[in-house]
Amino acid sequence: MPIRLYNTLTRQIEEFKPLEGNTVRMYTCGPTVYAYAHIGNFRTFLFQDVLRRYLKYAGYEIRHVVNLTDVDDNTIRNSQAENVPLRAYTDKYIEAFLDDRQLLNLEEPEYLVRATDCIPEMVQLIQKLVDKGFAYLSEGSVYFKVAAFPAYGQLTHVDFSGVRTGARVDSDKYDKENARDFVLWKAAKEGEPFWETPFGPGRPGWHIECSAMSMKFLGETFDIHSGGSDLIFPHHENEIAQSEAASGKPFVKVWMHSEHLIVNNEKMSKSLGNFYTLRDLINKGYKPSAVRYLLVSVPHRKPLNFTFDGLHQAQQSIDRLRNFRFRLTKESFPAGESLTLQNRAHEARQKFEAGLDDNLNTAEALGAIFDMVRDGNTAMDRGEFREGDRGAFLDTLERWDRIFAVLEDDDHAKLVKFGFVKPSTAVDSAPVAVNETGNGHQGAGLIESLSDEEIEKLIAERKAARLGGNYARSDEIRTNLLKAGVILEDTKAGTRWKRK
RNA sequence: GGCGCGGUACCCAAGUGGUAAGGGAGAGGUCUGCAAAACCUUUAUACGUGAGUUCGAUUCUCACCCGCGCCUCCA
Repeated sequence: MPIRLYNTLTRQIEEFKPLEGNTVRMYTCGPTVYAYAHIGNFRTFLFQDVLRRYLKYAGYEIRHVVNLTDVDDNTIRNSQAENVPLRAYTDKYIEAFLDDRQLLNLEEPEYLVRATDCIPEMVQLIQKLVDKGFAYLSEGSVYFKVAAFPAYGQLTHVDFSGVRTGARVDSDKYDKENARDFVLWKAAKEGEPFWETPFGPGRPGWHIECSAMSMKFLGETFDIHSGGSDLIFPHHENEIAQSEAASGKPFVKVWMHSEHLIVNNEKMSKSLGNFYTLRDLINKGYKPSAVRYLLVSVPHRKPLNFTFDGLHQAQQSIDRLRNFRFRLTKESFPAGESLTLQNRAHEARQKFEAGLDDNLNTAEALGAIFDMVRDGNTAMDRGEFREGDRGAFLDTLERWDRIFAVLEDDDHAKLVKFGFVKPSTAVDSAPVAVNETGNGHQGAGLIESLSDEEIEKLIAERKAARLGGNYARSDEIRTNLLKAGVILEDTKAGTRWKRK
């Protein structure tokens, strides 16, 4: 089945096929790096990650550009407030963004580019627009002349031609000919960073960077452009206008937008202050994989209501999946194989692929994999599972996880890597970090932690104690480990441990 | 006002013109030195409200109610 995607431009689900060859060229509006990105932002980045992962899964080559807006009112204001050069200020948040991406298992795009590294391309593009009569200079700034581009409004599906102009917007603030006109290049202000250009010193407007950067790396026409639904207007509408006016060609084939994250019936946003960053959630004891799972579990065109209960549920769901994989790899089964069972695994694979084919319906893909998990478990419990059946189930699971990327139990390792957790050595003195979260769930307490080696050592000791009938010692070790945030499970395949 | 998204069990959430996936929670059970965990089973005469089309609608049409977003910076 071909992949079908909902296109905001046509308002229809369309069969996807790359414009040229086997390569998908896609562009993503990245963050403005003046603060930590919040998980609402990451919902969009995660949706894009699922998109690119599934396109790869389907056999396409990906050429993906993500921009970093490192010059705008906010970055300038904040860097000046801290008395730091703009570049140094934004470096900090770019680094944080990259860390968060790794924590959330976001694949690295082929091009991750700072806006300020593409100023010449922007200037060129603006010059072209001026030359072609789509832009005009005024008081040192350059504006796009919306009236010169009749197709304006095609993405928003609004006819702007009859809209009154100048009445509502304070048109005297700028010297624009028309209130709808938007700025391509802003004249330099006293004390602000600027670049020298043929139209005078200044800095780029918000929209031009995305046109210039996408065209630089992907060409004048490319396959997919995506972002949050709040970017449809004016940002993406303006991008289309600028790009198509300059090139005379269609800009983008498929526009994809994700709905917002909702908190207490409001959009999560920086301006409302109702946001959580990944750091916030990690510090409350939640695992990055749970955040990824939650944000990816609801198809991108539906609003997603963020709650701590939801995060907790996500964590439980991942555990169920990981538990199944543990059984699958560690338990021993009788020799032989069961074609019926293996067919179940193949069916599950087809079903999850069919779900993702359908405009990335992640919920359906999730359902398919859980069906398989239940059937697999049942077969194991009944003794019907055979050694030869492992492969089929593992294969489906592995394929599924190429998209979802939550099965690897590496949260702890990542938290250590990024400095959220300090390794500790003393078992009995390890503090019990109980973090109450908003919903009363007990946080994982990942403040300090034992190393894997130390845990394994204690488990070996406990095993010996149990074999010798010394249950007092065995239980003591179990209790101490639990206090240190490590849960032991005695399974048929031996003692298994995991971190809370 | 314009444009868009949504209203499915206690919570989250798929889906279909022919009678409701999946996850969490709850309940029951299996396993176990104990415990925990795990696993299994189970939980919607019902899909915002009212009409209409139909042999039949949660799924189509119309109206209405409610929540959210965009229309200004915003993923």
